[in-house]
Amino acid sequence: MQNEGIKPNQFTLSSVLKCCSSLSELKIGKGVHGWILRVGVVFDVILENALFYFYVNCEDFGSAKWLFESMEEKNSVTWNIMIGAYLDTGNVDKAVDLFRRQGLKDVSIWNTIINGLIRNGFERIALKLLYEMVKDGTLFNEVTFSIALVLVSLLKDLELGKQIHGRVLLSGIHVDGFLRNSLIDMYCKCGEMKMALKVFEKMDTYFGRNENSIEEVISWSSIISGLVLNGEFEDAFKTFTSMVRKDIDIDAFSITSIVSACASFGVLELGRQVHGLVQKMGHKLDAHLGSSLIDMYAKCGNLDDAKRIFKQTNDMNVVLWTSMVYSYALHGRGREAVQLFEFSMSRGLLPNEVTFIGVLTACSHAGLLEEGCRYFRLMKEVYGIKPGVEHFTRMVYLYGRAGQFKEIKKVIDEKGIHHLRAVWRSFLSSCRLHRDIEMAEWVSENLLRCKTLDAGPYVLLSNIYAIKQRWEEVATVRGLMQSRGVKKHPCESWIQIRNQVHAFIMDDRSHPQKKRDMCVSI
DNA sequence: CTAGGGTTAG
Repeated sequence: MQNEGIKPNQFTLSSVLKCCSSLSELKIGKGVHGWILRVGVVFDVILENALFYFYVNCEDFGSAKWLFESMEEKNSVTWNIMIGAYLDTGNVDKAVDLFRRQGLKDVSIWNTIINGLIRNGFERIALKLLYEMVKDGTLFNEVTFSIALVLVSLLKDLELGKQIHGRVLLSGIHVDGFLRNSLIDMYCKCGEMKMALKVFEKMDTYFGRNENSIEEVISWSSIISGLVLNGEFEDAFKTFTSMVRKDIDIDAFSITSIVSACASFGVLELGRQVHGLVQKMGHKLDAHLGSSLIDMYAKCGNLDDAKRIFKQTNDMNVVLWTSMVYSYALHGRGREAVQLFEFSMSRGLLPNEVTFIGVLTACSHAGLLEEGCRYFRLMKEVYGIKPGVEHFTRMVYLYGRAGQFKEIKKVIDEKGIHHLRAVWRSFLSSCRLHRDIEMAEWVSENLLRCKTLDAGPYVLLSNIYAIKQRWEEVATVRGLMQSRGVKKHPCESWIQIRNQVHAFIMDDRSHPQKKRDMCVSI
């Protein structure tokens, strides 16, 4: 057009600028801007908004600001872009202020502010605004519903999710791919796989098979990740198999989830096959895929392959490095884990709370008491990370291995963590290590106070009482077990379950009866 | 012209 001297209209130019925005093509867009000025196309508010959005999206805030201030006519879209820009750059206060000063609020502005609050971690405020929007009488559109469902997932509020699903149906809005995927994801993250599958299975009503639209592919990967998230591994494998059979795109999202399922289930052979698939399909070994593969190999007992994957990646990504540190820890290679951690810090990698779980696990498995204590302090004092249950259990085990029970009691008192079952469980395993029955008795009593439903400590304690012939206390513990509904599970061997799954994967024409019989409780 | 969907380490 430029070469042929054709003068484009505003509509064409807005579309071109939209392209530049989504591709983040700052140079090309600027060229278009210059061209508009040279050719003398009249700016209307729509074209100026497109240009404004383009500069915001390409993070050229100087030009954006200049344009915004020079705009004579501004409409609600202009303000919407402005509020969105503040939210994207973490200027939440300014965005809320601007939002409050808007006279007539249309549905898009509500969507922008609520979504922006969610993305900046202000979920509760976002929820308040959602209620305010209802009170205000602004009708939800399909975008509002999508955003609301993301919020529900984060809050894990299934009841609210069901209410919103009901409102979607009542509203008469067409459930498109976007909305369907938001519903699926919400039900998955709230642990309601039955409903997630119900929504998922309605998909064929809207899409033909093998269409491989992006919506369809996302529905499949959402369902897979949901099954993995909820520990329904064999169903995840089954779904993955039917994806292959139906020729649905297997993208990096589904692969990553299924690799993580292999890790949790310890099925090395399938893990290897999926790894082969990754190579065959030419997926890039990014942080997501890399860390899931490292984790899978390590958890399947194959540290060498985990290391090999780690070497193939060349990314200073904290999740990637953490999974390698944790893999060393898992294999009792404390020194190497610590060395890798030290090296990553020297390269400027910022560790997070999970990284420290890995490092503390490494120290506790290798008996590196001094180092563990140092890292625990480093975490709090230098990185400002508040220790959580996972950190405390490692610290307790670290002291416990060294036999420093007094130190453990001190930590529990100082931090006020008597209510954490995991902490007492960790303490208890140290007692077992040192064969300290007296201490085990005391710890078990504390664990029982936390109303744990694990049979272990009840049985242990009643056995200790039995040895001491304190029959009344034996009866008390047994009574407690009954009243709390604690059940002793007959032990099912890991290997046995694994072999069943393995047989099932290798032969996907296995009898349906067999699938149903497969035991899930581990 | 603006606002919306799925993945990794614990």
